[in-house]
Amino acid sequence: MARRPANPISESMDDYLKAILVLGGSEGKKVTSTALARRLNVTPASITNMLQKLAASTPAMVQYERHHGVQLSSAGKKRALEVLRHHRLIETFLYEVLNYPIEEVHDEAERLEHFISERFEERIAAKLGHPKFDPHGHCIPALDGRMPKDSSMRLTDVRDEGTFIIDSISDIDARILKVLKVRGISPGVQLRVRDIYEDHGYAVSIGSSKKILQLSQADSAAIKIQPM
Amino acid sequence: MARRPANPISESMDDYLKAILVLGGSEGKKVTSTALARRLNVTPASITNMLQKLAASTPAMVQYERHHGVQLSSAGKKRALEVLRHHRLIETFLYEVLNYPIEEVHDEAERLEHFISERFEERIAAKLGHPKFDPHGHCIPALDGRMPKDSSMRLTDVRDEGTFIIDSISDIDARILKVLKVRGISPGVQLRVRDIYEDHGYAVSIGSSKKILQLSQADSAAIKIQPM
DNA sequence: TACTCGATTTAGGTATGCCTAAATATTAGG
DNA sequence: CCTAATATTTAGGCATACCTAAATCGAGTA
Ligand SMILES: [Mn+2]
Ligand SMILES: [Mn+2]
Ligand SMILES: [Mn+2]
Ligand SMILES: [Mn+2]
Repeated sequence: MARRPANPISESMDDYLKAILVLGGSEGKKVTSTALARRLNVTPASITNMLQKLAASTPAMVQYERHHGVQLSSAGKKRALEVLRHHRLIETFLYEVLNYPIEEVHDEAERLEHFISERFEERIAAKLGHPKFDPHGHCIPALDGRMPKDSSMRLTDVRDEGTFIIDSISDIDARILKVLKVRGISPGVQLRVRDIYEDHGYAVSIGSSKKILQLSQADSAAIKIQPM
Repeated sequence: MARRPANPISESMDDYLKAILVLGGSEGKKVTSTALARRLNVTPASITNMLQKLAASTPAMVQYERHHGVQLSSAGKKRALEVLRHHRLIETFLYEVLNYPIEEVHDEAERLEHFISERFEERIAAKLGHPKFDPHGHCIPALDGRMPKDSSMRLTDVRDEGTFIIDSISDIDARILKVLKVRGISPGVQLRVRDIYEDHGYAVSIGSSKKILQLSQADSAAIKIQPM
């Protein structure tokens, strides 16, 4: 499709950059081809191909040394944050303005993030009052690309009983998102860890409720928390 | 890009179908390759190529006989109306909800129409109260594809002085759209033809104003009217 | 009924982005 | 330090959608 060449950065390139940003964390750790391949659902060969292109573009979008992983360059990071901002603003918009069920916002945002204009971005941000967080609890990069550092931890790293605040829920798996929603597990809610089944999930309770909920390992892996 | 193959109808195919619908009018007249090439800004060779594909697909999207133009099949018409509905709903949404200036809605809609889900379509339609017309005065196809027959005429077909109601303004040229907006020319407004300069435009007045406005031929060609 | 010229199609090529299978490089275990 | 298993890259292909240049078609005129 040679017909939308205005911007030299393609939809695919954006998805790769975003994946590198998320997998590399805010510290910008090196990301392996295999990790990218798994996340983007393409073969490792395709990853190599795209990484070569991203490294060769002007300006370079990544630093890439074969067999040793990739990192975003500053141009790549800027672009990735821009797309991430689109994604999270759109999710917030779908949820707040169009009343989407929480588990449906991600897939729609994943597509639209590549096609909205700067004007669209600006207008929905204004309509939403320039929100800082999306409905999953993830923070939305500012226009200048700045983003407060994330101090949350994974529920699956918890080894002792205790009380926490739910920071965010992973938006990737709609099924899990819906299961957790039904059980009242969402960002900002208080979560008490009652029992730990090594690598097989947790028993928790929500808010001041005494009711014990069993979370599978997969469910638990989707949850990030803050100590109270 | 082999990665969004879920729907066998590509973005490009949609644009071709929509163009055939609009150029062929509601009567479904045959459309020439050249007309399509001009409208879609591609070479005639590319048109031939795509028409062959559209005719060969199952179900066939067009009836096409080489050297003799194309028409939409019923499947093609259904699809074209679906995309046109997306387009016009999005334009209305941008205008009404996101307060876009009228001359900016078209380009954004032209892109987004291909990427919104049925849920998005349904939600914005509901939010807008299931509108029948877009902000340019064009009617929005219903969910089932039905659309009232258009009884408007072109301003440029007017040969005698007289009074009309502005039916719609072409959304294709943002510059003209803005010029006309500034002069108060928009759908629903009363327009009086004061003078006719054969193929070089019109002198008109708006509403009950006495002020004479000079419209170039290009400006006039963008306006459709109804007799009062 | 031919001719001619504009319209249309065919042929051959480019760029993306993806895939599979066959190398090859890295790294961890012995 | 060597080797085997694993990770990664290279090579060769496919599909989409576009383009230019070279045929070819067909409608209107002589
Ligand atoms: Mn998301
Ligand atoms: Mn995406
Ligand atoms: Mn439009
Ligand atoms: Mn379009």
